[in-house]
Amino acid sequence: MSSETVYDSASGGNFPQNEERLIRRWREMNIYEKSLEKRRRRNCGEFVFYEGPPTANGLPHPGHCLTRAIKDLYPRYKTMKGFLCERKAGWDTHGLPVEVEVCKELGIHSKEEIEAYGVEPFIHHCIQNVFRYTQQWEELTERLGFWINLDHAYVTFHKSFVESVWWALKSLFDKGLLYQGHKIVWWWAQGGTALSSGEVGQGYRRVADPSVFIRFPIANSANDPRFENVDLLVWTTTPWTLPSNQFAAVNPELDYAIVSFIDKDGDPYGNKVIVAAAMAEGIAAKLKMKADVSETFKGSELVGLRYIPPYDCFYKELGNKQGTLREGGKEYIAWRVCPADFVTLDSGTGLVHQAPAFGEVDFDLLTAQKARYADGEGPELICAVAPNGTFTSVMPEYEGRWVKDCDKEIAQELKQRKILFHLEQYLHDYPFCWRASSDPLIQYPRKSWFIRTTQYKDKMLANNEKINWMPDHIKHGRFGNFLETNVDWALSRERFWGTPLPVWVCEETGYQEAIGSYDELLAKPNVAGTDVWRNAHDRAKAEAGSAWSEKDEQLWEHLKVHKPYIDAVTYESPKAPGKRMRRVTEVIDCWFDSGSMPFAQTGYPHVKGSAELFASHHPADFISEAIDQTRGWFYSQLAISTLLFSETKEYPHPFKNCIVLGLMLGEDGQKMSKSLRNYREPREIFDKYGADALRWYFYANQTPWTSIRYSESAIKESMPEFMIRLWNVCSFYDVYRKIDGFDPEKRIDLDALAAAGGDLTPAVMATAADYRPVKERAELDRWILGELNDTIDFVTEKMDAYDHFAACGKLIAFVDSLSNWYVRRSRGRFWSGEETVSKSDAYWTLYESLVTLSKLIAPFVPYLSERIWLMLTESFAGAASESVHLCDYPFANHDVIDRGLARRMSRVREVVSLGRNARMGAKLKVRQPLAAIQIIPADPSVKEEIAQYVDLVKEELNVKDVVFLEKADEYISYQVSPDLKKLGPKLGKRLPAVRNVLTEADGAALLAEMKRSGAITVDAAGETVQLTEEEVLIRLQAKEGYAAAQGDDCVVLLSTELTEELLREGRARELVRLIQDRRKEMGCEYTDRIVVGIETESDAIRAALESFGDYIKGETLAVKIIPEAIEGGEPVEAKADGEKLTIYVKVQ
RNA sequence: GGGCGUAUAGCUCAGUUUGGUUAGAGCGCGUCCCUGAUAAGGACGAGGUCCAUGGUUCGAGUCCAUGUACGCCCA
Repeated sequence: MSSETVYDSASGGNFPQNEERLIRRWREMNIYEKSLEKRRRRNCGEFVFYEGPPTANGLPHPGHCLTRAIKDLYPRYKTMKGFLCERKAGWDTHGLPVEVEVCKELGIHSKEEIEAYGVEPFIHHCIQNVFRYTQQWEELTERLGFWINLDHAYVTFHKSFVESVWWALKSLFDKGLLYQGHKIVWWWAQGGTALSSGEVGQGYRRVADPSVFIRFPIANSANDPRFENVDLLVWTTTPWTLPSNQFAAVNPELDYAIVSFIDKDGDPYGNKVIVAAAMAEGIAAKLKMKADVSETFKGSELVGLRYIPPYDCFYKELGNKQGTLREGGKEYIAWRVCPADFVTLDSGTGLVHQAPAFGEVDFDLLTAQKARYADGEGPELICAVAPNGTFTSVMPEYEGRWVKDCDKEIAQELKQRKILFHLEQYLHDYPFCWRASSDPLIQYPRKSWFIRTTQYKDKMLANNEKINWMPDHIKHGRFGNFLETNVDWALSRERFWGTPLPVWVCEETGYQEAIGSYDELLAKPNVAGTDVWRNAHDRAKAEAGSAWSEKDEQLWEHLKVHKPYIDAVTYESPKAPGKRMRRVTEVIDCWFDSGSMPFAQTGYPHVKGSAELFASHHPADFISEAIDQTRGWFYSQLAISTLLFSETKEYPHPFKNCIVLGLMLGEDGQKMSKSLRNYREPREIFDKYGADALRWYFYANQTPWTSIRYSESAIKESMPEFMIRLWNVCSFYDVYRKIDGFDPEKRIDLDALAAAGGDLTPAVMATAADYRPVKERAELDRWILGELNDTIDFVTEKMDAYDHFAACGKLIAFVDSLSNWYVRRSRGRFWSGEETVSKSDAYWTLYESLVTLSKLIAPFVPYLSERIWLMLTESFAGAASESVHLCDYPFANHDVIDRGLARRMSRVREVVSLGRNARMGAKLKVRQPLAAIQIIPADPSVKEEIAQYVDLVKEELNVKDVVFLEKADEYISYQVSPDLKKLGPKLGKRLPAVRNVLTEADGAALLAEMKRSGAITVDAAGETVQLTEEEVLIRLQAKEGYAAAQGDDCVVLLSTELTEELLREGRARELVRLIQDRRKEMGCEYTDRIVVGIETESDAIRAALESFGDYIKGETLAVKIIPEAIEGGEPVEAKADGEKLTIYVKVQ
């Protein structure tokens, strides 16, 4: 492919097409790999990046483009800054979402159905499913320009990855950090499976449940006469949980009362009860009774009271059991009042029935209580319900019946036993199974494996403290808070497609062992069951016949460590001769997979060489994901790393810098969703505007943590001010250097270029004979090169601080300066026919600006920058680097930065802007020349600075003269005001008074005083205050009635009188424009010479032609202009300055 | 219910050096200008009680408190 077709300036700015070409070029020339190789050769330091593996079970959408764009930016930048940044892709392949997708395909739902279908074929479907989407992701990744090594991606289901995870789990197990316990889950009893929170969220419906108020008679009132014949009053909407009651909870901070409810006959309604004081009236209202409060006290006084639960199925055996407390003494294990913060006054009675088997907070309370006792002496979980949702034999009268069906009868029974205080219907939202909508879910305890993260809470917090979070509120906000409230990680999942939990249990003794790798497993005594995998493998191979490939072989290798094959592998128990060790059935939470990625991506520690890789690639310098990963990948990484490596590694690990991205919303501001169709496919954007446009929009339009509302028009709109404007400058350069034969390749010493590694630095350019030192060039050249170097500094500083948004703002400003000031002001020099020093200076200045800029923007817009680079270096016959991405990031040359010049130029631009403003006010278009402008400076230095640029101002504003007015009281007034920042600390409370005096005083008089005595004396609130020149600000105000405009530094005043001469010139300019329009319409080449005929009745036009004929000819490349029709020229009617004429233009 | 975040022009968003005088940009709108680099570009204008209330301060978009609305995460 020739470089001609690569940048193809002739085809205009078709960005997408260009990008497709460059993708092919990069691929064919292996540019990404070369960019790494170059740094390896130089022994560069490493910049470590971790790719958070996307879940490959869905198609990528624009939100993924955002993360991938950010992830690409910094590695590219750091690579150009001279770091080696390997980027290993990864895929998160395990988990419920994959199973759900496969179930959809197979038309099955429950765990039973999967088992009936067969775990083995099911797993094979899962693997297929994962591969199918990976391809779409790879296409998107490449198209976006995300450079990452996809060929050697880590994959969470691969054997080496799984074995790393096993190693981690075994380490935790051996440290006693992996344990088995109970977890309360939302349980679909009919289907026999737990549901994920996402699934539960889908199934909420508003239903009416019985709401019962129950009496718990106090059992140990003898200790306190106040509680004699008093009942606790508790409330629940799940009567079926009452047999499994273990505690009653109160809030120790709230006020409680002993209340006697009095019916309408004046009789007490049973025993007095204890309720939260604030609830008494409400309860009385329900009963249509009166509440008679006899005593109130804090909830803390209730703590420890024992009561008789409504059912004695457990109480009869355990009611009098006591356990030894850790802090000494004994306490009854259950059926007593416990303190709990979660008790509120929102509903109920302020006393909460606790059935730890059926509620997460209840369970936490049990756990907390248990912790108070010596090991084995505390309360154990009690549960009267079987996993299928029916009562067990401990409740003979209800045994075998679905618990929810028993609610009514339980209420009846309690009523007969006079324990039921009140019954009503309660409307609330309750979850049902999303695939069997008539089945209510229940909370239910399941055996589960946990990681004891709570033991490392302080270390996780210390680790977190060292991480650079962006935005920084994440550290102590969302993430820090989450760590503060850390609970043990519920690791296990009763599912099929995931990393199998590597714990083997003795079938006889229950003795457990964790296994760290497949080989370790095989080395166990008397291993059996590996034939299950072997046979399946052989069968598959035989079926495939000649279609069997190396890839199939690898895949089967990975399958060894998965269900169902791994489940079949058993070995002899070391604790019971002849008995087997069998794996537990669970797989693990796939967040543990992705969180293990820092070491598992290289197969640490089993794979050869992984130890070295891990040592040099841990921690990461940089990661980035969206904020939804706070409790996901950010946490799982931090937790795993802290638990495994705290003893050996310094904080922070496993990452140092993390940009937390905002969520991307759909076009309607809602969460992006396939079903709502509220976003466009990334593909469409790539085809229409290109990947650079999308990337630039992400980088430059908002801080990265702002949630972005996806908007096609916003992407489109972000293009002109940067990409298109820059491209226009490039085509300007390209057009004219072709006309003028500006050929850097013939001027630069190509050997020097080659010696610089093809990197076209200013030093290399300086080898050209006509490349003059910047100091010798014109102001404008020095100015733009100063801006360029200032931009390099600024962008580098910001990028080093991970602030690409600020960097982009500076780049936009530079491109604006380059296009709208440098090129515009320099056009004359490029157009000039002669070869002058000024002209070659202009070319070199523009060339250097564009070359440097292409490198500067390369990490942001890799395609556009490459295209510009290739355009600028196409003729270098291989001496220049074949890609801008192989160049080093530019370094600023501080000698070129001239702050004074920058300030002067910005003042001049301000004056010009004011001049245009004044013209607008006077309705005098710029094409009409004016005699003069007057500039009234606020400060003598302003005059000095602008005076150097009068020619520029004249040309820009189309005026014949620039005059500075010193004394201009006629046109303007002065306003003197205090410099608040300086005077605030000095004057304090007197400031407003001083300010008022200054505002009301005559500004001109104050100025005169200042000039005379060097200070102003002000009487404020009876005190005299002296103000120096530095402590006040002077503002000019143009008076009414003049064509004037005021800025910070000066006022610009227009001479509006028009002489005949000026009018004539104005008309001539009008004619130039008309002729230029014709040239453009006719499609003339830039160099075509033309002949022009102008027919008109107007004397004014004729006069203009007469006086300014040469000028017009020069501007329009006209060989001659005649006052009549031109043969072969098309007549075009036009109007100039209101005068009619007919124009003929013909190419000579 | 808890935690976190956000609230600035019609829309999308900035707001710097830890509070300072006239709060910015892009788009849109209006009035124009310029155009042989242009998927163009430029100027000017209208449009803001910086969510509300209270506090600190000589001075608050900015700091503090409370509230409201929205979003996210969790329960």
